[in-house]
Amino acid sequence: MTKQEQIRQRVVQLIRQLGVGEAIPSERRLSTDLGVSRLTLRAALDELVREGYLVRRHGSGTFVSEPKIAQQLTLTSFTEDMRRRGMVADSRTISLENVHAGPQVARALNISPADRVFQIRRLRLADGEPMALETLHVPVSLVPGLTAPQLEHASWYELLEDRYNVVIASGLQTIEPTVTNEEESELLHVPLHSPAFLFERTSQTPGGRTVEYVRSIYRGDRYRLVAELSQRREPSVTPLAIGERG
Amino acid sequence: MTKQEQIRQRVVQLIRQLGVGEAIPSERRLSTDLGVSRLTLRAALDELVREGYLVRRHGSGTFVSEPKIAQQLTLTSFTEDMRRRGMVADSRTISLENVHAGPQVARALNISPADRVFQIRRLRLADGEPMALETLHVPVSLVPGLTAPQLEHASWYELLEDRYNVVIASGLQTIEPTVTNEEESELLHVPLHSPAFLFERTSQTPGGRTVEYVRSIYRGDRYRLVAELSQRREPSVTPLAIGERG
DNA sequence: TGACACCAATGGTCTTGACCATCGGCCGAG
DNA sequence: CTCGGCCGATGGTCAAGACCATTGGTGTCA
Repeated sequence: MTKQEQIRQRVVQLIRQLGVGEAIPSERRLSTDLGVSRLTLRAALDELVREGYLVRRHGSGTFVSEPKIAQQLTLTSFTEDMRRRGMVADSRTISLENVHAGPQVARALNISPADRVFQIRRLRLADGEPMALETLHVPVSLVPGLTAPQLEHASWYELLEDRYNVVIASGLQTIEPTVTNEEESELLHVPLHSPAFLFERTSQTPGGRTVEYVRSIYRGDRYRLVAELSQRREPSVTPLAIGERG
Repeated sequence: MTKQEQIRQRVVQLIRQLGVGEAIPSERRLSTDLGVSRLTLRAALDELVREGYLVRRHGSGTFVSEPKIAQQLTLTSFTEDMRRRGMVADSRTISLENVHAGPQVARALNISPADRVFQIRRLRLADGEPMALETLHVPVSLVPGLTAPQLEHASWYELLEDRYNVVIASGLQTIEPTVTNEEESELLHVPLHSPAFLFERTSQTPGGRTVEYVRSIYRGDRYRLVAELSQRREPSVTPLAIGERG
């Protein structure tokens, strides 16, 4: 058994003795206490962080996280997702309108149907090729003065955080199969009624306020999800990400 | 951008110039060529290995792997999945045949096309309603004497483990959108060309032998995937679960 | 009393250097 | 010619140390 595995077990035992949210000793402290280098200690912690047992907070400490009962999946933003593949992510804003929320969007955003929202339609491109069509709804009150050019080359989430001081804390995304309609087919350059993924996502602030409601159509011929089953005996957690057709 | 991220991109570019199965330069060579320490180089490679771009072979080298690109997600069996929702899972075996593997199945199972496999088609029911159509391929040599009645009321994986002493250690599943054909539509009680999920899964023993190749069509109108995003700034990790239409 | 600046502690990253474990080819013995 | 052992190259692991970036408290100054 490698030292890293031994350390992992020691730390897991430590975690079990602590409650959710409690901090484990600092890395420097732990590494000396357990008699290993900080590097080895960090390698063990890295694994536990990836599996969701621990959460790191820069400048603060490392904390025991919520037990993530079943499964896990990593979602990255479209921009980051593409960048990691060495592809150039880009987006073209098709429209930006200030409209009434209406019943469906109001329910998703948990606001009044009469409230105003920006409805933004964007085409997401990878290496210049259309990959997804995204319709974003966000309350006007949260991002007053939002304009199309701001969206062009900055990440939407960076824009939210830097300019409007809005931080996303959690979200829920559903994925279902669908087929493209006329408009979607044309924008995505696929035949009518092509299989596609429909992603719907809402995101919340730490205070629980819903910031956005996003509806995305992803080309089924270029995008697929890959699930890796790892049969770990323990609380069976697993990493995850979104992939593209090979 | 951190050095590790820069290195990662450099290596990704390198990978693109190589074919599947080709070796990348050794770690020591790469680290000096790229002007970083071996540890930093390894950290970048580690990530690419985790994501499936590269395969390491101790004493031999590091090789470009099949482009299974990216990500992972944890899955439960249909039976367990339904049980978690408080629904009654059942299955109807439509056919069980002893056939030659053929090229596609042989490749998935990593056996010879002439080898014999059981091809089992099952309709998966939840509370009596058809939810998915599953086509299962498993080498006859692994489960000699398998009969249809055995499949009716026991979990397939329990049967494997208890009766045939075959344990599943890992697996890979891809998910893509599709539409139903005539046969699928009829069996699933949905209109022709209805949106559906196509799941393809292979499962391996701890020894690396592929046990099964499963191709499943899930009704898109009754099944959806739910991904719960829990915050996390950069590495943007996310818990996930599999759900059904609310 | 309040706001601001500072600073210690923490996690994040990276380097240099070392030794172990495994693989596969080379070369010598038979 | 064949077999077997040796050895170089590779990946696997670990140490000790250094510096950066962020956080959060503390102390000072207005």
